Amino acid sequence: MPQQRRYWLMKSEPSSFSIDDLIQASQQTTCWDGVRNYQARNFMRSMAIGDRVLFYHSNADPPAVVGIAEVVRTAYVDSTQFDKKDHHYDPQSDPSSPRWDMVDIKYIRKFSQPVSLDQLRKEPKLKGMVLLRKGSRLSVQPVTPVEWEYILTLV
DNA sequence: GCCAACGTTGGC
DNA sequence: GCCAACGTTGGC
Repeated sequence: MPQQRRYWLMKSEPSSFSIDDLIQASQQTTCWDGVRNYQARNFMRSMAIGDRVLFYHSNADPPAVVGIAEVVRTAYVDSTQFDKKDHHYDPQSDPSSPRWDMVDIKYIRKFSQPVSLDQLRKEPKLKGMVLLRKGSRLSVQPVTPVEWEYILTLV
């Protein structure tokens, strides 16, 4: 039986990497480096090729889901953890067993209208979303199929 | 720029 | 193993 496609949400600050940057990237694909949170990393490790991703702009005006991408490469070592000059350098990561992974995602779609955080909060059906939980800061998080379908009806 | 919420670190 | 201190996230 084929693996069921799964759904995720990934946050990015548009001032550092926006959905437009993804559109302009070579092959419209980017590696998702810089994740330094174990829970987020573990979610990335469980991603499969073909999984779908809501692209979310955090620290934006307004914060919003702005489009869709798909996973095109499963988890592999994030080399920035060993780069002393990189902002995400992690001196505690042992090269013989690297701590941090990344995945590659590819652009699929940009919404004509972003679906704002405010709008998401107003939807009773989305009450359980990880994104909407108080204090939730996870930059990589799962989205249920029901949430996914419903969000697409809001676009 | 503020600050609440959270994760991590390190002294004990 | 506890927990205070610290750094970060991210909405406002």
